[in-house]
Amino acid sequence: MADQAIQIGELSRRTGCNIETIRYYERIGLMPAPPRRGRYRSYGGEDVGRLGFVRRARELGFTLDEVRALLGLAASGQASCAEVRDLAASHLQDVRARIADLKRMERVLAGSVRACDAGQDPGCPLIHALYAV
Amino acid sequence: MADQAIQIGELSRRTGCNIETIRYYERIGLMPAPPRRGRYRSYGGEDVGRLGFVRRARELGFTLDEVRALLGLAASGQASCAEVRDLAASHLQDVRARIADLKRMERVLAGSVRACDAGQDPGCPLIHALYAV
DNA sequence: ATGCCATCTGTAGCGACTACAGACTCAAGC
DNA sequence: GCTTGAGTCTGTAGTCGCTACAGATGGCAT
Repeated sequence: MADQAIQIGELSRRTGCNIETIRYYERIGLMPAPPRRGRYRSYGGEDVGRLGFVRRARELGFTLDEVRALLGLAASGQASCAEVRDLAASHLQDVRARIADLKRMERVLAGSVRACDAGQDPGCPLIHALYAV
Repeated sequence: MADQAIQIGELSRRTGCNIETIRYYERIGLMPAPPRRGRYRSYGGEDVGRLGFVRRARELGFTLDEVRALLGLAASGQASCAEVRDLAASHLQDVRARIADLKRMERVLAGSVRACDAGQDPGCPLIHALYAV
């Protein structure tokens, strides 16, 4: 069986999640408090799965609260697919809004850098842009 | 003259910057501590300009440390244009990297939502994607 | 016995604000 | 003169998602 007990360091290695972060997730109730072998936390295969889930959801930009919700929905079987979809769709809107924001920044910055390189402006084009809109 | 003394509320209104944030900027030394009229902070036209500068730089995504640097360079005259350009160019790289990150998220999310809408998968496609990569 | 690494708990720090509580100042209305 | 209300003051603590310690144990190899 692949389900032998591992320590926190091994869990960290398998999931790519920092040890301090794992303990943090436990503290805030995102990961369950595992049994102890002596004083050391003892994890099993389920924990590797759950933590991997958390990490991938985080990589998609879900907040920890959203991850918590996703975990709940994942546990509640397939009836919840619509709810998962809605959560994802609303998060997708967030992501798109942030992309739009960043693209606006990008345009302005790129324009200023170009103006700087052109060197027409008597002062500094970016400073100029920041001082008066 | 447009340089009459205004209170913090008016400064807030003119710059669109939260009152608490203005005091925060003063605490961390980004804005100078203004003179007082009685106990109340008394600002002038320069402060409106400086705070506007800060706010616009923040809108372009510069960190407060970068803003501090930009303020220093802005004060030091036009010799510093090259330095400003470098700061902006390096920040532009950051912004582009973040856009790339978000676009990756967007692709995955949009794909999952689509898969959900298609409804082929027996389980939930997003949950599925999160559980196994 | 001695190293040495891993793990433990608990606390504080980051960035950039934001949100109070509880005191005060000031001008206007009655 | 007295009250009311809006504005301002200081100081502290909370947010999010970690990250970084300090200082104490645990367990194994030499």
